[in-house]
Amino acid sequence: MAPTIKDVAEKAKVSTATVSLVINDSKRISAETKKKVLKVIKQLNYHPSKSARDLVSQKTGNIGFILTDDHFLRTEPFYTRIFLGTEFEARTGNYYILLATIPSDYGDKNTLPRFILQRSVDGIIIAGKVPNAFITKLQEYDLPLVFVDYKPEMQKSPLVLIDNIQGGLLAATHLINYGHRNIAFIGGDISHPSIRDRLTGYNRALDNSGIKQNKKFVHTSSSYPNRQNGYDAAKILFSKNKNITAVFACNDAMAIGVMHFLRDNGYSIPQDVSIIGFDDVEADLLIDPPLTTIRVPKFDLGAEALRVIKESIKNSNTKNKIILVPVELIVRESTKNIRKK
Amino acid sequence: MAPTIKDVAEKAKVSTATVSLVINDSKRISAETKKKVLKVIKQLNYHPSKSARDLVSQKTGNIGFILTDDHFLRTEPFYTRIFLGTEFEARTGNYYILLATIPSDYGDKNTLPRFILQRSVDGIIIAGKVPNAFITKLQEYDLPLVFVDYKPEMQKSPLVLIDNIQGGLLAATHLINYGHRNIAFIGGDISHPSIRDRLTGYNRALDNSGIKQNKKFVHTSSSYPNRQNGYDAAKILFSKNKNITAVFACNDAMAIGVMHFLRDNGYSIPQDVSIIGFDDVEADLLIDPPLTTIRVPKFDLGAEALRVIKESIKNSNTKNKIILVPVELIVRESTKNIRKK
DNA sequence: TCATTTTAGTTAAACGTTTAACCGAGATAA
DNA sequence: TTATCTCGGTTAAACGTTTAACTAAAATGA
Repeated sequence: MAPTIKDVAEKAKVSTATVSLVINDSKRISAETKKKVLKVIKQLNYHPSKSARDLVSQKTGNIGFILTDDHFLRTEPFYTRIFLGTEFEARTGNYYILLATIPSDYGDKNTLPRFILQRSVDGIIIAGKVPNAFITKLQEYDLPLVFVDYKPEMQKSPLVLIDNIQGGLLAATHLINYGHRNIAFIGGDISHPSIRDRLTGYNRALDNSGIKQNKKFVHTSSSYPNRQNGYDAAKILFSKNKNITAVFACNDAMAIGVMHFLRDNGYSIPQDVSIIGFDDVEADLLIDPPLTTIRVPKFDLGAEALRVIKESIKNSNTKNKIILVPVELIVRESTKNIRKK
Repeated sequence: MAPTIKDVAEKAKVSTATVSLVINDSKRISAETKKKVLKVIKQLNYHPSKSARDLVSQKTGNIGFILTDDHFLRTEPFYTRIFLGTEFEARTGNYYILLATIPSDYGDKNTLPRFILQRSVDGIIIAGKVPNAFITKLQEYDLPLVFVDYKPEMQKSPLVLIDNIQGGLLAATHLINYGHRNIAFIGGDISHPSIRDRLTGYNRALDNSGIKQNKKFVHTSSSYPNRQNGYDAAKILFSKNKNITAVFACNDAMAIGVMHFLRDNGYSIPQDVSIIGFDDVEADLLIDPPLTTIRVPKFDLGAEALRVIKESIKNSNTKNKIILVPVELIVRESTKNIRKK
């Protein structure tokens, strides 16, 4: 069996309290005793048991990470990247991450993740959209919470969000800087906050440059922003408008769909039409031409969330902190400068 | 504060021992008392504290997952997929997964992951190659171990491995079935067991079909099996052999490199040369033509590892279990049937 | 009928820490 | 000189469970 604090105490001829005080670096211990105890600790290769510590300290050293099961299983590894970012950050800290998924149709009859009921986490990171019923039930246990990439309606908790407005601004400004004026926006469900924000950024960029907003250039729909719907959206948009020279798609999947449509219809990219996406997924580099996009640092989102929850655990007065994680313009080959030299 | 077993006991007018026995479904309790206690438990929404349980039971309900930091940070998410597979499987079980990375140059001066020293895991999954120094140090704590995608030299532990021989056989057989006879093998470091096994499978397929093995068709080198080295290998191979009609690359990265070389040199795929890879990475679907390959179920590897370690914890006599996880042939468009109809 | 076994529960120790309360000895202050 | 404070430690309770050992009552057996 592994040595306990008692073994150390006996061998060092002090009380277990003294050993504990040494471990926890109390000033109540003389340099001499401290040295002696430390020596025995090293000799025995003693390490305090986490279970015992957890019990008496009423802390756990664990952080829960919760997302819906379909977010976890999505082929595009958006939320799992966030999770890995949290894990990454946790490696060097003093917390372990416990993962749980909840059904995306979580209702009143559903139970909470085990680690909440059993009190084995000190705080919780919630990634992506989760059902309100879940949040409501969660509130009874007043655990520190932080939401990543989702802004719940009611709950007052720290938020770690992508700076979508800035991203939209960056994307549209890039196109404008390249001399484009007839710039289309292709988005999915406009009621989704991140898509709405990206559109806001787009509009703001046009305003900044004195370009008039043109409703006909903006296509949104309630459908899911995937490749197919990007394709379809482009079909509609280009059948009605012949003068579009650039497209800002609300994510890379749609951008790739747009690209396919244009390719299928004899446009060449970026010669005839420039395209910029949003996300920075692996596929961007593998298509031809590689897609210019706005990089969303998923890994960083997860890492940042951990930092925030750790702070929340320390000082509980960080309730309404909002962290906007900056995005980055990645210029590749799907956008072309059409200014005359 | 959350209710404790004491609260339940008082309210139900029994001892805490009785409550505990009820929770743990002992037969020593009458149906009547059991019902009464259960009712109070529900009323108070009582759930036993994991910390307390862990301490007294000398179990932790946690499994450690260890890999080297560079495996964790690799762009190609091979090992992180395995990790996510383990997490996936763990969601429905009674274990939590604690992640730790070790330096890939782990030496004697390095320390072991915190969860080992603090005894907060009941068993450990080790993914990918890890330094021997690490394994040696690990052995002092006799924790149940299982290795995934790596066969350590000494350590006797259960293994969860990819069935590489079967995969090589599958790949080469597919090409043979498509009428190819001059089939090249492009691999990286042949001393790496998985690459060696894939080559073995390839050879076995040739033997099975009575095709003579041709050394000139096999190219291996000690370099890392990435895209660039695939490109270079193809250059060498095709400059010396004009009659190759199909290539089996030891992984998809190399296969894509091969494809690029052939493209750059006027070959068209699969008309002139068929190509098959190994892994099934996301990129396969995005290149043109989509790559035929052998799918390695990374997720399943991780899930299987968890099952094995759980069993190892129960019965410690599973030391030399070896699980070969089957792979799957995924036919896409980079291979062509050249048999005459 | 009385000894024995079974049943259904209780008591109390144990798991390995932390920490409030205590204590004796030496230093300081009045 | 004596009261008070500081220093460096110890004692013992507490955290919330599980479980071995115990017990009283009921059932069984001869």
